[in-house]
Amino acid sequence: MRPSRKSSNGTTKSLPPERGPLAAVIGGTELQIAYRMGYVLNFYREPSFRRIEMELGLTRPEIVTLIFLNFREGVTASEICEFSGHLKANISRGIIALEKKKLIRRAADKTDSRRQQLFMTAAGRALYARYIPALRERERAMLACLTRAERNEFERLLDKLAAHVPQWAALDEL
Amino acid sequence: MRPSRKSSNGTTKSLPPERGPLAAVIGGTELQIAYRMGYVLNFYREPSFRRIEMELGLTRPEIVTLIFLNFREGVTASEICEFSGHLKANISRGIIALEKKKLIRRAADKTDSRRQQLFMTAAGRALYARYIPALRERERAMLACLTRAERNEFERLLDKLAAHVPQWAALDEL
DNA sequence: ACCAGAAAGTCTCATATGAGACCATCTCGA
DNA sequence: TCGAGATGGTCTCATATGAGACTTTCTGGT
Repeated sequence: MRPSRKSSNGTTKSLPPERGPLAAVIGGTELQIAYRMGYVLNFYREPSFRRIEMELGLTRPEIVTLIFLNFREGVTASEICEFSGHLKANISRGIIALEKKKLIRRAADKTDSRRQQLFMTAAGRALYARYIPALRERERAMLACLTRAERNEFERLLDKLAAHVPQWAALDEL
Repeated sequence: MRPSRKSSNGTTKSLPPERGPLAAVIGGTELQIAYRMGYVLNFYREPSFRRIEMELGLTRPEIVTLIFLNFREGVTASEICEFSGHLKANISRGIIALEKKKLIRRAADKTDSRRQQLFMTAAGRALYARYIPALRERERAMLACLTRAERNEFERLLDKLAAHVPQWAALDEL
């Protein structure tokens, strides 16, 4: 499933008495922090992305490609891969599809003809503008329970974690 | 791609001068916090999970099912859905596959014959024991850059976020 | 200047996944 | 007690994805 609007907690009489509420399951796993990050993020991301997929007919790689392009025009497929966590085959497919739909435009990089820089078209920008507000709003809702100070601290810690990713991501092979 | 061991930063002379390092891209997106959570989590989770998928021949739903069962035996498919963020069709398939492999065992719930409680077999526990250490280790590596106090604070904030998920997850339909 | 190896991007193939229909069982109100 | 609707779980079908081969272009060492 995904964010189900129905939780099976509460009155379910068939459960053993020691079965607890949400809190007992959230983080019940060994991987306390990782699990919680996934839990929260799933509820944030999945519904929004699925919605975009269905309503606008975009795949996930296409969605994130537009997000990256909005941030910085001229990026290449590999850069999007690098920071989005999608496989290059999928980003490649997404880019091809986006170009076919006239949402982006490709230009060969003059100094390296293997690369192609990507640019949004007006249509691409317009489509982006249609789905980004919901994502923004949902992020806001997700963070609404934090105080201003907590939010800042959370962001600071995430920054720190993100900055250190390269130090352990290389443990890939281990 | 996924955590690529190669980053295209640094000496790439072909890039415009204002193109920055990692930090300039991470969080460059509008969705500052959500993006960073996804970024960090991807690098944590994807490589490990892919590894498990390939080496042990498990699908993601199967992996998380074992994780949940290790936490609490007797849970049902819906409960795993509820907290894992996987669709019930996939968890169902995973459970069927796990049973076929003798890694779990199913028992009809006596008070509600629609439900089936799930239990690990010895083989299931053994398999779980083979992959969980890497996940634990990787979580540790991910958090290694935080001080003890920061780590605690991060966990506290995540708890708070997780606890409040139900309050905004219902915004699904909006 | 050349060659071995890396990198960018595309393609193919098998598989995992999402959406939603479907069946059986349960719950709750009339 | 009955029937409508909810819920647990399975299934089917189309599609998105992961793995990895492949082509072309670039790089760095000799």
